[in-house]
Amino acid sequence: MNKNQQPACHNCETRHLSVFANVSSDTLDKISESKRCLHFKKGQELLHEGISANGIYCIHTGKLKFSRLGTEGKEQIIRFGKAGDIVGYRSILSQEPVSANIVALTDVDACYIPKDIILNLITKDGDFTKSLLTTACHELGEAGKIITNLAQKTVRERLAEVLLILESTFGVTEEGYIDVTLKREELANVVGTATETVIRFLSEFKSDKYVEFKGSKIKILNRTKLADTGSVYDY
Amino acid sequence: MNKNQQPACHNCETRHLSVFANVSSDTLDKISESKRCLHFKKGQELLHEGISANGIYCIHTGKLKFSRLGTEGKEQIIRFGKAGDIVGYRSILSQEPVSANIVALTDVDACYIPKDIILNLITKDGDFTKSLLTTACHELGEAGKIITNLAQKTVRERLAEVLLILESTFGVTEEGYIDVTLKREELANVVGTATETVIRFLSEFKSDKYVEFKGSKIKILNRTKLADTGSVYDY
DNA sequence: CTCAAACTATGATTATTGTCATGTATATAA
DNA sequence: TTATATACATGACAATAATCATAGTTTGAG
Repeated sequence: MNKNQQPACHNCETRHLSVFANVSSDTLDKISESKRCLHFKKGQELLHEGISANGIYCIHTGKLKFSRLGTEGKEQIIRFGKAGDIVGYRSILSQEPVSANIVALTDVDACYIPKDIILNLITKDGDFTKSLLTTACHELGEAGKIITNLAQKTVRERLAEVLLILESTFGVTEEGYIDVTLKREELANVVGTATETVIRFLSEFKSDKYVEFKGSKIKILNRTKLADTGSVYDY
Repeated sequence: MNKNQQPACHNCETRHLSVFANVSSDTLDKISESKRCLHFKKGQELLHEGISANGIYCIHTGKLKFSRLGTEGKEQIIRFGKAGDIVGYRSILSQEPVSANIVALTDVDACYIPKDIILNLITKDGDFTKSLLTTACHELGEAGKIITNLAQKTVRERLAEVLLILESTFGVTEEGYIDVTLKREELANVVGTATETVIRFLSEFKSDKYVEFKGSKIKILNRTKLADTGSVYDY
């Protein structure tokens, strides 16, 4: 434990999955000293669209959604977050307001690291900065994929693909269900369609034995067929 | 002129619009020495989806489109580029293949800067790296906007918005026409729709006196109405 | 445990957009 | 200039998904 009575970053297992994997021991000390460990309950908001961020969150455990408000206030889910991800860095680095609402999908443990520590790190630690750049550039590539899919695929295709993406992002439970629980409405807000439409296609996929449900948990039974349905070629 | 008989970066006007605006004189020398000035004719490809980039292009003059191939090989235009932009950095920094086809929409003058110079700059020049990060993070924010619009707006709305975006990105000619020439098909590939649908809505906008055409040049006559049509509130 | 609220499901209808067909205009090369 | 390809335009029709209506089901607060 460091002086502010919080677990030290040195011992953080999750760190090795994050952009902080290779920062020097000295730097780690500095972060450890100034960070604050926080807990968010399911449904709580870490950051809100339009505000200006004063630090970043390093996610220790839990799952997040990133969403924007579109026309008529409708939620659009842009992407997801999980352990090892950092949140809020985009706003700090582009010197723009936060561009998404970031909400806990489960209980979340996260460390808050003040802006100036991060900006300082960037000017001093080339490896860290490169790691950040890698992250941002990777996400940019993913965004391009999403744009292409939204523009060109049908709702049915997109839904099939989203199920596969969710499974590969969050993995499965012991029983084989996708390890994240989204409401039909949220699924619709990822795919960019109406809730009823999601329900209809899910029912269809169920009849076809591509998936099965247990409450709001979804299990994929036939990845190949689903990939086919979603015109997913790089699966 | 430096030893390889090319204009020196020091004197480059465009540089001040770019991520190289504030690099040190020393660094500028290094770049000047290793860069190569290239010319691309309209329609030529600077980078191709899937290859691995060995350097970046710094655009001196001209206009570009960034596109990806979607389902059934259909082009999806992701974004545009112009003087001052750098191209290919995403691939180098995420250590992934190039994720878009980058094609000249006009004749383009660009400087090619080898990968190792850039990577070296990143480890040494904090300001440069920060500038790169700012660029990437800004683009990420823009991508989020595009995703939300594609998912939630109708084709009609998206077309109206794209016209406004094109005008603000590329400006207008002396006669007031949007200073970039895209085929109807390309407009469709930005909006994510069929060519015929673009033609139909453009005709409608013309009847409504929101726009007028001259060949394939488009002039916006009523920005307010068009913004309204596109549900664009932050115009 | 019970009830209300929230979520899931399904049918009927309508709106939007895609596809196919066909014709015209414009640009380009021989 | 003429031929030929390419781009633009419009109508008819089909497919897809949104909206509205209604009902069943699950969940969680008290």
